[in-house]
Amino acid sequence: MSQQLRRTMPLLPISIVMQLTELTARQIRYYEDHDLINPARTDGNRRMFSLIDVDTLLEIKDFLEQGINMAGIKKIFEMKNQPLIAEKKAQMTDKELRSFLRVEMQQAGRMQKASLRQGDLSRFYH
DNA sequence: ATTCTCACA
DNA sequence: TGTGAGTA
Repeated sequence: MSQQLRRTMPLLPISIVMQLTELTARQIRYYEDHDLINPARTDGNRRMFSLIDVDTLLEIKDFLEQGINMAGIKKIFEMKNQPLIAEKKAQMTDKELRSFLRVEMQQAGRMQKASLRQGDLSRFYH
């Protein structure tokens, strides 16, 4: 069985995830409503979380503790699934890629301090 | 015993 | 986000 499959396999009930993340059930469900996580549903409509879900929740918790609001977190996850970046990287030469990655990290660092707090990432994804 | 949805003295 | 109600 592949590792990817293991990580996406729905195994944990919300009670366990609560202890693992120290988030309330209310919060966990709230983040699901906002499409930050996608727990599988089982038998009687109960949520089953994968290791990736737990990972994501821990990231969310981290951002939250750093003062980033839901709007900002949403945008962070949105750009995370932006195929544009992947395509762009594929076309770039190694040299260009290194340069791009360096700038990307610098901006990410700055944004986390200011822009993100206001939920403003507009200048990052144009 | 647990989790779910819905709603707000 | 908390929390209680009424279920499944």
